[in-house]
Amino acid sequence: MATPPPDGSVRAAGIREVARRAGVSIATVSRVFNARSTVQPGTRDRVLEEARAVGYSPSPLGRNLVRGRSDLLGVILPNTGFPLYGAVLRGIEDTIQTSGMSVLLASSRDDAEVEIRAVQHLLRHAVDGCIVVNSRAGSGLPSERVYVHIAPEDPAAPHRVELDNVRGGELAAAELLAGGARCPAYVGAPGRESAERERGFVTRMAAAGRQVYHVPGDYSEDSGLRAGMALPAEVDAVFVAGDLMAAGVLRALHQQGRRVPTDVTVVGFDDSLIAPLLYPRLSSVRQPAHDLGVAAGRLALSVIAGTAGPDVVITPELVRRESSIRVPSPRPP
Amino acid sequence: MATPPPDGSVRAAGIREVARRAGVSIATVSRVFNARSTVQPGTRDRVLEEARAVGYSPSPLGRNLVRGRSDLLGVILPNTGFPLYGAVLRGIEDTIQTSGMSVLLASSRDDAEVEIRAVQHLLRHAVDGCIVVNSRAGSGLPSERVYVHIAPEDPAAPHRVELDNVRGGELAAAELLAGGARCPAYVGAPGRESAERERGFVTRMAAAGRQVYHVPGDYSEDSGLRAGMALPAEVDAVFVAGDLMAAGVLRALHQQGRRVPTDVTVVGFDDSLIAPLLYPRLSSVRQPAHDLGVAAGRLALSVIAGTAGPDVVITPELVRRESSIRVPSPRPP
DNA sequence: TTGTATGCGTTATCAC
DNA sequence: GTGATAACGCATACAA
Repeated sequence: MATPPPDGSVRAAGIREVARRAGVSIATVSRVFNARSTVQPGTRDRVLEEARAVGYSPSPLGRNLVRGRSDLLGVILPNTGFPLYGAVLRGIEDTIQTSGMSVLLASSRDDAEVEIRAVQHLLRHAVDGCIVVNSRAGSGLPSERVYVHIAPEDPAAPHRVELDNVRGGELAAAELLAGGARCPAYVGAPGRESAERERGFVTRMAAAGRQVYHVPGDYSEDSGLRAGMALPAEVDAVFVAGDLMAAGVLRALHQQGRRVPTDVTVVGFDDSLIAPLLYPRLSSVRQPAHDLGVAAGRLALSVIAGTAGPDVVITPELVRRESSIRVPSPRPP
Repeated sequence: MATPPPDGSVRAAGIREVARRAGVSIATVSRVFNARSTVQPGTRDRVLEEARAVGYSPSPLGRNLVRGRSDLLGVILPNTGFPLYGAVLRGIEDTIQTSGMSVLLASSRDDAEVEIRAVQHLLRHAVDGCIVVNSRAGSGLPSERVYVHIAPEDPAAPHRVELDNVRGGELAAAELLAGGARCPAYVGAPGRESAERERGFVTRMAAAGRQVYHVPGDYSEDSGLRAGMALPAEVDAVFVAGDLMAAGVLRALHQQGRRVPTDVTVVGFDDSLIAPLLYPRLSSVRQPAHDLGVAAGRLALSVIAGTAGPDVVITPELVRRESSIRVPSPRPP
């Protein structure tokens, strides 16, 4: 048959090769693969047949160049290694890969400057859109493309997916009150999320006539340990803004000989995978990271398609474990 | 609304615009940005000046098309959400982003078929190379591009980065023996890694005249719980192939009223972030996931550059905590 | 319905 | 050292 070009065997077959074999123009081949306009069924089948024969499918590279967009979705995480973000990432990936898209990854390191640079980098790669987790730059991002924000600091950022943190705080308050809390404390952290959790917690506690001690932290276990040590002696119930920090609080209480949940009840936040492993098992307000990722992926897909769906607010639930169940026991004098 | 056509005002300046303003040809502009051949300092400065003025830098899209490769590195993880893999991912990212590359993500779900499809997908995007974690397909991957394997099942896979699992088993054995182990058990899992850990463990134990009970598991906490329950009464030391599974073992021992480390000493594997949170704090053979990622990133970079470095074997260390130190427990369960 | 021709933004190969 | 110009693989306006 036709003499193949010297390097023909190695090089992946292109649109030209398929067109030649099917006896049509490359435009027709392109049309077949871009189900936009109509192609005569016979021609179409012939093209598909030959394409399959040579293992052809349109190269993303050429396609990207001419369309000015890729089938890539940029995802910007504060820290790629943090388990919670890993779960979000997986939710995103699970969702978008069914529509043939892929994730291009970047990190922001909780720094607005770095975040913006990362976004610019992704934009240069013509990502169809970006999902930004815990954005610091918020609406200050280059505006040429689609964004979906998961729990951004900026309350004005568009296309949001987030947890109802206020509600989370209320749930924690209700749980601790049910456990007989008389003197509650909140171990918080910087940022909007913690502030909202605290608001819900304090409001609900105030409604029950309780005032809340505020103890600062930074989500780290160590800061939880310090916070736990600094807890006033009269505190008998603690709501902690994050599970890892709660691990520190539990340890501090332990070291002080204060029994959980007998003397002090504790509720964490996130319901991360460490919660059921702690001693005692930690009750926690569940932050469904995977669901957040799924919702963000869906929203991104719809915004990219032009059918902008509404923002998503996920309602948290409380996962009750040992740390908040005040077992009846002889009270020490 | 449908995707808006790129409006002229926002459109990024291209190589032509820069060439025009600098009064040179586009070839010269290209040369300036590809520090390959030489350009007269004066011309060079003028080009750089104008490029900065219009905010130009070469578009990855055009560049990818003509070079047949991107500045993307494919990373294939069994499961994006698993913390250990998250740490690996971060190590990779930290390393390659300093050379301007980005991570294109994919999942294999521990399935050779899925893994191969993922690789093909990445290949079509012209990734410069792939890092595959815990590959099931091994050397059966399409061979047209660079691969770096982190802990592949296939012992024949090229460009490997992995932990010395045998050594890890030896370390665990030594630790348990130092704690007075007389009757040790190993809680394992399917796969090459666990088998190697067991080999090191058994060998070292045999040298000390100890025989090892084998109990099967699958890395899950639940399987650890079951394994812990199935442990023969005479066992006084347990080495568990993974920390999460070790959490299950600890809980089972707890429930049986067997005190750790007083009655039974325990050593886990991975030294994941849950190890220091368990009760008692778990001694564990450290698997430096971040370091593995860094090493893989470096190796990938070098292989892509053509200077294939040697394979990397990382030597594990034992992190000693409470669970392996046989002393009277301060606080009974 | 189909083919022709142009352009996407860049690099690389030639000449000069 | 520098400038034309031909690819790269594809989508699409326009013509037929």
